[in-house]
Amino acid sequence: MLAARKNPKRSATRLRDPERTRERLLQAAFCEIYRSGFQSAGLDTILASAGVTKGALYYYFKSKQALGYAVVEEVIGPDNYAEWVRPLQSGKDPIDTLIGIVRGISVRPEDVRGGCQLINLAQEMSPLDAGFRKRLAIIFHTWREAVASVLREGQTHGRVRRDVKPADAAGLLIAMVEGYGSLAKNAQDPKVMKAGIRNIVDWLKSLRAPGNRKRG
Amino acid sequence: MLAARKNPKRSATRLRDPERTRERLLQAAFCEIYRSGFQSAGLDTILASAGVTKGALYYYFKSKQALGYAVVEEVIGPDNYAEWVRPLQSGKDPIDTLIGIVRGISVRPEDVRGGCQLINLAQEMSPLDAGFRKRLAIIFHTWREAVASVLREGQTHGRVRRDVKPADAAGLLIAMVEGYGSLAKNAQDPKVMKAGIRNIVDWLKSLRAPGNRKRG
DNA sequence: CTGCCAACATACCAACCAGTATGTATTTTC
DNA sequence: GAAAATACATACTGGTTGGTATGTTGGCAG
Repeated sequence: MLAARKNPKRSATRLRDPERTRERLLQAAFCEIYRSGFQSAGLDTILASAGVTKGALYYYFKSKQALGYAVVEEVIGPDNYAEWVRPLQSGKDPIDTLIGIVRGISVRPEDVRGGCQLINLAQEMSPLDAGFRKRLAIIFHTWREAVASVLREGQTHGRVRRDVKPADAAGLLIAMVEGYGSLAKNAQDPKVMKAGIRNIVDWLKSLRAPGNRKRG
Repeated sequence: MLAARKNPKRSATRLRDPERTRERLLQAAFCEIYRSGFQSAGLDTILASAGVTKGALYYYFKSKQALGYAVVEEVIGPDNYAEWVRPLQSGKDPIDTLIGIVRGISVRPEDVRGGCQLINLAQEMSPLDAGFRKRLAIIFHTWREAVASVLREGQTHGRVRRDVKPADAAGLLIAMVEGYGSLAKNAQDPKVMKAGIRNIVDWLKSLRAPGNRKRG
């Protein structure tokens, strides 16, 4: 009976719920960091937003830094994976998929104003904290590799131009996305992001192998 | 005698020198902000680095915010102007000039690690402080307009492809530069910036009008 | 029923930080 | 050369911050 006594039927009226408390902390920290950056995000504000107290925070995380690391690994990483990596595994035409993802980037004013959380943290913490830097670098690497590999595969299927260097193109795509994100964040104007998306999409189209053109 | 009594012959042994003190404060603030961001830059650290005391700081600036604004207007703005706008006024082939500027971007490890001060501040302060945002937006606008106008002029001289939209191309160029800057800052690796520069240069070359190709 | 431990809550602290009040030495003005 | 204004230096403060030490409560094992 090795599986016995697992998941001990969570009572609905449970007053303390460890998993939820931790999750709430992560989400609240994510939001506060998104708002004002990691260094300027106050613990008290995070705690108020999460609806818990310092005791809970320091029960689950040994420091503010550890909380930040967890946000990177458990929130920002998975978010980026869901938005960029998973869709690329659909097996469809890589350029079509990439265009779809880029067109799907949010242009809602509040998202444009906030920018991309990944680049926000990378910008702020990379030179200051090696732990942040490495964890964020892993996300960038995963992202880049996912794009590069799908482009490589696209080349073998004759869908992507042969003279395109997958790793370079992937890096350029990410640089464009993040660069426009920053410009739009400063401009606080969805139009800037929309124009950026159009330009990126046009560039993506230019990667198609001849004879594999689509309309639109 | 309307011009009398101007520039009252500064004595060489002057103990107090208002202009220098202010300048030192600006430079020290610039460096500290470059290091740790505006919010996390401590006044005491700035003062120690400038070699003056709080009295001097609050004599010239009414608040830390005002000091930050001055750094944007009097240091970051002119820096960007000198690096991007002035070279474009040489009257030479615009693409050549742009390639020269991009190739001239520093790839020294310490510069790569620190990133671009303009984007650093824009990322950090745009959503938080309208005063910063507007001042930085002006710099971005000047930058973009300078590139766009030189591309437009290049089109009339047959040096730039007619199907290029100057404003869009200028925005894309800036997004690429800043995007790669951020990626390299996170990677802390000059190779990333060097690869970025190559890709940007390749893209710039693709803007040349047919029949106006150069080698290299 | 009881002890025990996980899961928090509360109260507190030392460090830091922007800003100020005040003092003072140097120039400039008359 | 005295008064006034400039150009700072020093000492201090009130508020905030990350972190800790300790208290409390719910739930489960025995």
